[in-house]
Amino acid sequence: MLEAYGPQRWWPGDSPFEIMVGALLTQNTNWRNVEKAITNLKAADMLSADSITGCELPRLEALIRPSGYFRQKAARLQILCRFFLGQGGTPGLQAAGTDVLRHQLLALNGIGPETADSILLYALDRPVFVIDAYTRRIFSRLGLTGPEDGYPELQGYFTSRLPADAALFNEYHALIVQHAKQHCRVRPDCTACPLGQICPVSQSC
DNA sequence: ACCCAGGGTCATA
DNA sequence: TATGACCATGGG
Repeated sequence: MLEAYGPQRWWPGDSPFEIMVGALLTQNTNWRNVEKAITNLKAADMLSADSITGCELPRLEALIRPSGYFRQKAARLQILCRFFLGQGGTPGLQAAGTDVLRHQLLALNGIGPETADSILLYALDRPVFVIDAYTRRIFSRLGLTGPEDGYPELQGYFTSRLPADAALFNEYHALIVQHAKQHCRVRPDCTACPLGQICPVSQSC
């Protein structure tokens, strides 16, 4: 995949805070829609923890509306930002231990395993492998993991086989997503698929 | 008109 | 503990 697609240089975002916001907004949502929401926040000069926590909910909802689930996400964004400020902002998070921080993030309403791990890996550069729906589908269809496997099992498949290297985990997960985005409905040339002749993304390929 | 998208939470049996 | 409902916009 690296040869086929090249380095991905994820996460798209200018700061750890922006990455954190993007990780929440992209839940079950096309990234294009998230870009619109982040553009709105930037244009309104609202992309900071202080302005988001201090914002009236209806206004915040309107700004992030294109990212979908906007009522849930507006409330969850404020929760995450309050936590962010309580931890001392980006420097505070960077100083925190990975395991403790993961538990704290998971305790927040609206932060599940993938969002927590995305923040840890892509915003804070921790060697945590992110599992998403693409990873689950692809590796299950390749027969490398079981369809029954939960998040911890999937994560263990990677972390038990790879060195705990944040740059490696970053690139690997980003390539999986890139591959999935290129799947056969978009580019029906399966002979060019770097994962093999039988497309591991689309069932009907 | 239908399907899906870089999930997560909550109510029910 | 295991499903199912719900959240909501935008592009293919």
